[in-house]
Amino acid sequence: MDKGQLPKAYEFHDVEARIYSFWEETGCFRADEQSKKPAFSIVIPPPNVTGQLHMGHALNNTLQDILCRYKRLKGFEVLWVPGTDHAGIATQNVVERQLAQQGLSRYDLGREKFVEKVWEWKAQYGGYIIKQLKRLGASCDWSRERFTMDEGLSRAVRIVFVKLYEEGLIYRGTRMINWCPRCRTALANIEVEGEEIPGRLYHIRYPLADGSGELVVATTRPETMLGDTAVAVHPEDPRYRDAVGKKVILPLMNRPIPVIADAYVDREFGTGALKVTPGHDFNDFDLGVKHNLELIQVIGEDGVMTQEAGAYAGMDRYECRKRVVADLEAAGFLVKIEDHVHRVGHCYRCKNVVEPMQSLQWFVSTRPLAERAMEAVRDGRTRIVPEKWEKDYFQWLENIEDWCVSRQIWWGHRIPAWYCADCGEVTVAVEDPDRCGACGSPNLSQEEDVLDTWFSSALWPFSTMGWPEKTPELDKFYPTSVLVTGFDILFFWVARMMMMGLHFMKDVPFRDVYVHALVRDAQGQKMSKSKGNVIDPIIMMDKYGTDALRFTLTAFAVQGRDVKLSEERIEGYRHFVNKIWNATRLVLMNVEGASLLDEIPQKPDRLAHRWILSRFQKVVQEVEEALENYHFNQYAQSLYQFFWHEYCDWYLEMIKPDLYGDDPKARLLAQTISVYLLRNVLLMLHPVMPFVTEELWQKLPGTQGSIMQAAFPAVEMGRIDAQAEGEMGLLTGVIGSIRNIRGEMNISPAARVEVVCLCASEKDKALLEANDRTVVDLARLKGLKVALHGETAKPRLAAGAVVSGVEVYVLLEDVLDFEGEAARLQKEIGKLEKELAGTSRKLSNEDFLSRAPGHVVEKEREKAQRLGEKLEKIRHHWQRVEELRRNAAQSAG
RNA sequence: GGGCGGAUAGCUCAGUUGGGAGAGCAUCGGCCUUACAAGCCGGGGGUCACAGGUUCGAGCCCUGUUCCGCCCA
Repeated sequence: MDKGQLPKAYEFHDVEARIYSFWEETGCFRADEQSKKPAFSIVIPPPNVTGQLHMGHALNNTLQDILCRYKRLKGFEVLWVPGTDHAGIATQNVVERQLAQQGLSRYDLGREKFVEKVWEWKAQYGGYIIKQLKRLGASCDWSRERFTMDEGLSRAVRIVFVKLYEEGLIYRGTRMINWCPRCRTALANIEVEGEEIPGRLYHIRYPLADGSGELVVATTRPETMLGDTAVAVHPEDPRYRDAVGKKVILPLMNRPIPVIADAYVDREFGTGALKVTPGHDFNDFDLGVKHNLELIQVIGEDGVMTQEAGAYAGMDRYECRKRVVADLEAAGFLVKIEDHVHRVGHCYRCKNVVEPMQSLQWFVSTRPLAERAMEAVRDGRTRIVPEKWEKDYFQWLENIEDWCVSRQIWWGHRIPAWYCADCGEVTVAVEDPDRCGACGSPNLSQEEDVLDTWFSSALWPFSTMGWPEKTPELDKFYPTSVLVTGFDILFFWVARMMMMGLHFMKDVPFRDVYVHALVRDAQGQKMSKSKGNVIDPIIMMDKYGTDALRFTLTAFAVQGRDVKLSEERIEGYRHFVNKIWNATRLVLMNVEGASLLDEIPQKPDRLAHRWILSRFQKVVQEVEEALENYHFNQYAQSLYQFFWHEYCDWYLEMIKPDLYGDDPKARLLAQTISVYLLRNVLLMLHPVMPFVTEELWQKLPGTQGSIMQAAFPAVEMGRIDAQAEGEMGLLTGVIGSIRNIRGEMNISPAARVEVVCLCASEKDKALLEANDRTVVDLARLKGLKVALHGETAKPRLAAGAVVSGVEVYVLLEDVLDFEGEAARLQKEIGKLEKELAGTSRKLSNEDFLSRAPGHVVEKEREKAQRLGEKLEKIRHHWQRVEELRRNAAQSAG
């Protein structure tokens, strides 16, 4: 690639595509499991194979990519394992919807044909999100891309299932589970989202069988009354003491059911009498077991009322609710209906209301596994960052319930269990058996259900590295260094990987878990298609470039707070990309053909060099510290501040005379150092802005190959130069004060003015004299005169300021606006007086003097003195201006 | 009902052992100064939600209140 030439603007479209192929072709992303370098590894949270890249993915993968690219530059052997998840229910839904358009259901095709169709669909569209990840710049080792239904991973799933079964940690049993009537499958408890919705509380009369009265129950789900098998009251509730042990007649069904007493009943809720439906409610189910109640299933798996619902059989559950209420009212059983907000469980995939029901399913006994998962975090083998998430992690694991892992769908890992038609025994095996393990009969049929997708995801950190084989990858890269993920899957995924990793690898799956926030819109609302507030990362990359999008997400990735994103912010950070481009352009224009110095002198004679080199060291430290601690926003902001406001605004402006000038030594030094810094800033920016930094890197002199193969800058403590930073403070202060006067006095930038600086010390005087060219250029002066106090008379017709003891006078001669200057000084005096008053108050406080630490008091004294001196000088100048103002007013009048 | 987090400039947010309230964007004023108008220079703008407490000193620590968000039942 050509060195030293840069188009006027950054054309990111061409550059991004070209550079990504370059990286792939040169094998920059490939991890070497034989490498002697220290290992750094990450497994990607596998996106759904059906998925489209959204902002959550963009944030998640940008952060991972930053860590991977940073660690490569720091000399680590980096493995980032990519891949996708088969997303059982979601993917099946997509293909079923497609079939529905042709008027077909999956049952029309049959299992085998349907699964084939899904594979076809996957082959056609499944790689889409991978392409999008590449577009984002993700530096994954694509040669190791995995899919949860790969042969190897499927085998791992089988082995894990069989092993857990043999260990008694997987069992099949009849339990209450959550059922999604839309997806027609059981769900794990955490796959149900409770959502508050406005509903109604129906008060229904249940007459006592002996005619001695009635009980009124309150329910939000009147249709379930058809399956009631008891009414429960609190044993100490005086209202119902007499009814306990009696029977009531269930309205509409005319079935006698018992009145039972149980302390579970909340006396405050409703009427204090609870209808009990063990078939369709978790709590009622427990009551039913405890009181030996009959369980009647009135709602079927399709959400339609069963034969048990009598006259209501065949009705949809919501239709049935309406009919039941109408019938109750007609028969005089309905007391009243109240508005009532309550929580209702929804399927996390399809958002339909789930139905609790009893069902025969496969479960994982999670308690023993959970114990070790907690242990590992407690003793620090795995660290969760930010720490506050540990609490949620522990709380969930402490209250964990058995995990329902069977799903009544077709797309997924079919459970490796076979039922014998002859003896009824179950054979669970890794290899498909041809005979029953119990009786030897060949009449076997495999379990129809598949496993929860999260079952295979839980194995991801080791299954992707070749487990159960003992692979060099596992040796080198397990446990992984860090898992980067959103808090929404802390339980679904992270906790389960911990359990499986510890059980099967005998070690944690990752050292750190970095939990990042959700991406929301500018108003803090969750992005969703229905709200129409989705910002599509692909569109943003098209409009502003990938680097701008990545930098924006990073700059807003503050620990513990959601990322509120708007297009304006991305647009804003595009300006930063542009700034980098143009600064590089400036430097390149001025170094063409130069043979730069091999080394940078320890103490360059120009202040600007010493200062920027000192600042640079501190920024390297800041950046490292930020990245090592996952303070991504700080990482982005340190570099933004340094590059734009120090390197560009001050340093480059200060060395322009050297770059343009004809002093060959000064020129070479400025060329060398500006290039050196640029190279290193690009290196530090590379993890977050991979494309533009690679493009510019290759244009810079002194670079070879890809920026990805270079080394991160090392901190050189010896270059930290407090004196240079202090001197620079005075210099920028003086320039700033002149600019301030120009701005406030409305002096045209074109007008060159004369400035006199009166210094309190020889040191300050020497400093300003040595850097007079800088002051003249950056403050746009005609000339600068530097003198000691008392050496020259104070200028009369001038606007003035005081900076660190230096009196700065901008000579305005006949154009001085006395009114304006007097007002400006008044404002300044007011500020100083206020500040001084605060300091004086402290210093006159005996308690402060006696109790505050010495250095704090000393600092306050210095401040008071500094302010006092400054105030005196400004006041003095103001008096002189006032005098002029009055004289002018007189002569005018 | 239980738990957690948040409230700082118009907006979005930093603020790491308690000791001079900051940034970006927006806004206002002035500039096409030969890297960049996607830019440069300058200005204005905050009772740090409220009420107490601890302390010489509180945005920061403690207690309570209000509002917002999330998780769990």
